[in-house]
Amino acid sequence: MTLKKAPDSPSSLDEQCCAITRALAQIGDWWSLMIIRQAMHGTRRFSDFQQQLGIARNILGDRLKRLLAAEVLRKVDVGEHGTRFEYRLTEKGRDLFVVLTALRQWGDRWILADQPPLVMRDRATGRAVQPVQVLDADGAPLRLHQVVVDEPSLPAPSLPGEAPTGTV
Amino acid sequence: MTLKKAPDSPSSLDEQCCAITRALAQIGDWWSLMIIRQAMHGTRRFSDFQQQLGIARNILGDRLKRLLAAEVLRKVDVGEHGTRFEYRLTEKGRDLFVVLTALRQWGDRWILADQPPLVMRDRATGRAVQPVQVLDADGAPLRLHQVVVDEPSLPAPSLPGEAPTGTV
DNA sequence: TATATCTGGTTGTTATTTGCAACCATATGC
DNA sequence: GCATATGGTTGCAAATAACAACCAGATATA
Repeated sequence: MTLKKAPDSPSSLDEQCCAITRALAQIGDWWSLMIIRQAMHGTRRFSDFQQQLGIARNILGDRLKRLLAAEVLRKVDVGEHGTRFEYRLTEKGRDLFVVLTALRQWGDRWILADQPPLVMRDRATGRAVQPVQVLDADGAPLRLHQVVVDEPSLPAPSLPGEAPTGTV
Repeated sequence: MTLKKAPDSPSSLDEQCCAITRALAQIGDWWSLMIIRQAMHGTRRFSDFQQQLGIARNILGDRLKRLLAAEVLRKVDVGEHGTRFEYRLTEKGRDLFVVLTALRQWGDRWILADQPPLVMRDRATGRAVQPVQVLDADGAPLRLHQVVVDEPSLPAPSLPGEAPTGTV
């Protein structure tokens, strides 16, 4: 993973259409996602990230720098006299909560593990959160093959997951 | 990104608690996610993935192999006489729809681009899908700081995004 | 039949990235 | 003054990725 695509020819769907590409360019690598996950668990300090994740310090430094540049984290000076820092999630970073939650639920659903799934609860009511879904305007769950994307002045290539067997 | 964590010491939250780690081990790198995205757009053939993504062929081969092993894709022989193959999403793969949708919405919301956001619509009604959210049992949206995780026999470390300023 | 082409790869060969360890600099504690 | 903790940076060996060339079976074309 290069984190920056070789920008030789922005192919039709690649750079052009998709915010997924842009999103992955900012947070789409293993360590960045692990750092964000850890930050959502409350970790804030360089040393704590390093110990909890077992990441090399130079890589951690690099990723933190990237996440600061992307404004997913911000660096706060918490030194009583000036040499303690904390890396905290910004609003943009916190907004990844739904992405990581969807990813975790997917892992719990599809990847067997000795451990039971991590149950997440509403702090106020104590009730478990729902599975994250894509919902239509009425709140009904939508599956991949039920959606189409706006593609102005094109025959609107749908998003089939499993459809005809024909060529291409 | 190594795709497999150096498993020296499974630190408290790392391998132990989190399906995110397991999920990322299967699909958590740039190219795997791009391939899955492309597959959701209808791409199925080796050459088509290669051209549309601009990925090196050996890397594509490696990632397809991984995704087959993870049962995110399955390989279908569509050769009229035996030499055409298609890589199609499995149910497990299609279930990543919500993850990629959440990621794309995040990118559209937070990363400026010349292009307008890609609007996704219910194929049946033509109405735009809702933003993906984490919902409580009553269907009300939950934010990061409103949830806690079950941590049996532990003081239930919450998931604060931005809380006290104290040390550690 | 001979040749060319298309699909679906594999095998090198470099260039980049990672992980490890050592080092540095400031601030504080003993 | 000396040791320790925090928050990094710098070198270096090893693993990965990107690029290009090659290969093999099946059609397609002459």
